[in-house]
Amino acid sequence: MTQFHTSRTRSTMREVAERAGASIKTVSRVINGEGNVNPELFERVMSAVKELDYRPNLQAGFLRRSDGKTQTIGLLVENISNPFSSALHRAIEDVARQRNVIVFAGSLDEDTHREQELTSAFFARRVDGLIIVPAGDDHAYLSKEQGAGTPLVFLDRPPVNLDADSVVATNFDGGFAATMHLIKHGHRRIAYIGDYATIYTGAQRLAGYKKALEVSNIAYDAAIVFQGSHSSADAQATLSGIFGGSSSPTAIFASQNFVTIGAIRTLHQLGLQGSVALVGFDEISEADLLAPAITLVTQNVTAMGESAAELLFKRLDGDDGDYEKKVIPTVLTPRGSGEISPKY
Amino acid sequence: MTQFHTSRTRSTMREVAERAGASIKTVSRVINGEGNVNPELFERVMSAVKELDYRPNLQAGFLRRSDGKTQTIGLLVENISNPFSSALHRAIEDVARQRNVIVFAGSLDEDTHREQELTSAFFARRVDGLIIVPAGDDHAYLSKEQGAGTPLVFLDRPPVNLDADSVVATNFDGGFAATMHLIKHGHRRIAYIGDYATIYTGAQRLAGYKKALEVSNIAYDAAIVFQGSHSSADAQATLSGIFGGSSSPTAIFASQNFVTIGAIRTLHQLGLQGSVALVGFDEISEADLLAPAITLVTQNVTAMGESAAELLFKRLDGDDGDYEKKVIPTVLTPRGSGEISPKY
DNA sequence: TTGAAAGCGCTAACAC
DNA sequence: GTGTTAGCGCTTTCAA
Repeated sequence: MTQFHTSRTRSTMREVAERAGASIKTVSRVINGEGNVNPELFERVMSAVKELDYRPNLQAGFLRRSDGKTQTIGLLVENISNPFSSALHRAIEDVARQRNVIVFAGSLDEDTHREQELTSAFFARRVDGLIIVPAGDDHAYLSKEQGAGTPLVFLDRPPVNLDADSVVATNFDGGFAATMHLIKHGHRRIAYIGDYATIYTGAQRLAGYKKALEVSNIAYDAAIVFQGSHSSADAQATLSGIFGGSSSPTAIFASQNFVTIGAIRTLHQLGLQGSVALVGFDEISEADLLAPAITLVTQNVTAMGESAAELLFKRLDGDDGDYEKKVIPTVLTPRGSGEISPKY
Repeated sequence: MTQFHTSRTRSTMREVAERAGASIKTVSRVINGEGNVNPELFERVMSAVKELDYRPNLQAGFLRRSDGKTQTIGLLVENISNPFSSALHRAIEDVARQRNVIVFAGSLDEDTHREQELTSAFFARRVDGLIIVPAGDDHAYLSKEQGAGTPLVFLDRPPVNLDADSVVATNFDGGFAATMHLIKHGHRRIAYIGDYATIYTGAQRLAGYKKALEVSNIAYDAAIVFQGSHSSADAQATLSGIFGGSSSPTAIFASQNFVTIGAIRTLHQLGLQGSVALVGFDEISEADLLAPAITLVTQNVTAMGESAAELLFKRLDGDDGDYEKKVIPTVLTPRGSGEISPKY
């Protein structure tokens, strides 16, 4: 015996009204706490609600309600199971919760087509606003929805061909700091490994890397710059062959969490973790437990998520000032792997 | 200048109909791909849709549609940013995506009250079904909603005072296997550390631990059984004082991911990682990189999420067979930390 | 303080 | 093929 044999229909406001001997409008007043209802009537309505297990249909109300709010927002991230994405999600949920707003979330997997599909699915359900870590590199298609009154906040990566609010980290500065840190420890041959070249954050971090070489009078060598690794396995495959030669790198700057893990695995496998320096980007939960512990540049992910949500709700509250671009600083934490000096 | 200055109203099906010189019903036919529309009229409607940037309002359609489906499901987990929860989320999203269903997600933080709040918020938005990793220990309050036709799937933990579909792992077996593994390596003084005692999975794992002691003729000693650690910091605080005495444990069974990390930290801090054995529960992403590498009992989280989603959609497709309880096996992977023999 | 009527944007039922 | 009408469950407007 399952629930489906006992399937009943859900009760409506009209049924509550009939049972309570009141008008539907009076029930609406009670449900929405509008006041100005005779205490006795109020009680009759409440009893009917209990007896019928009445649950208001928010969707129906939204159709007629003047503010047109569904108390729902959408969140699009790279991959909901990536720790970076899920930390953003949690921070946003916590802000939304305070306003009785619930969150739709979806993964884009760096797929432009998927981005358009999912934004469309969210708009069809009339989300009040959207926070997006975009996969695509052209957001002009969102301008009509934006014009129709749905606020958009771009998170981690800025919009392209569209004006909108955004929250980003200091990716360039972080890449610069990571590379300078290695240079200060004596390295002049530093490999770079990163995600797909098309991703904004990676490009910024790489630019920071280049700038650090430049100000230190070290020639940029494309032979030790590797882009296109999206998983730790990718990174491992890429890095495992680059050591051993006379001009192998003495240090690595790994520009993203999974890539950093791949770099760690490679060094451990080759027994080089004590001789090749490594600075990673993004949080890694057990960075302090490894030997050596991993020196990382990290973002304040919670602050990023919170800022994005607050920006969105400010718009929903009616703020129509200029678009804002919030920049959240990154921090380098030395732990060991980044302080290894080159062995010649 | 922001989007809010240009705020326009959204166009409706009626407006599209007027512009195309067709009836609203014809537009509906075109939008929903019902066919039986004159090609020329079809084209006129499509043009009008483009020109007005018309986007159908799914919520409005749902109100009248006979199947009453919102193409939306809800997911409640312990904490959306916990890797276990977010892996479940991703597996569920992937199944839902194939059916054009999108997912609301929320964190319960082991809070019974929050569970009721969030289920209520989801039902108010008329989710088609709900997958829940419950925080509470009484789910009778869900029976009316279940009776009204919203399928419920309990994930990771079974329902209490309610009949419903569920998907759980072999927690008892996993706890038994972990403990037997340590016993086989010569340990007779094995500490247990786990999450809140009220959590079903932890209780099952602890029962497996007890059973392993029992079949091995080892007396249960409550002095080395610790429940109530919800974070790695909690676990560290609990464990840091238990070593050094003449009867200190020679091994630890850590019954959850954060707790395992706390145990690792403690052993490293005390320099005991090479002499005290450790078996953990749940996946830890860099378990293989630590020294020693960590022996873990893991669940197939993706299979758990997929099974739950498939069970839910089977119900939504009309299956009204008996409630199912799917059980997903756990696996112990020896990596080093669990194979340390006791030093006397 | 209460209620009747209209209508949100759409689909269902039934014409033609 | 195409259109008309009613109505999903609720809020709004306006009258009493």
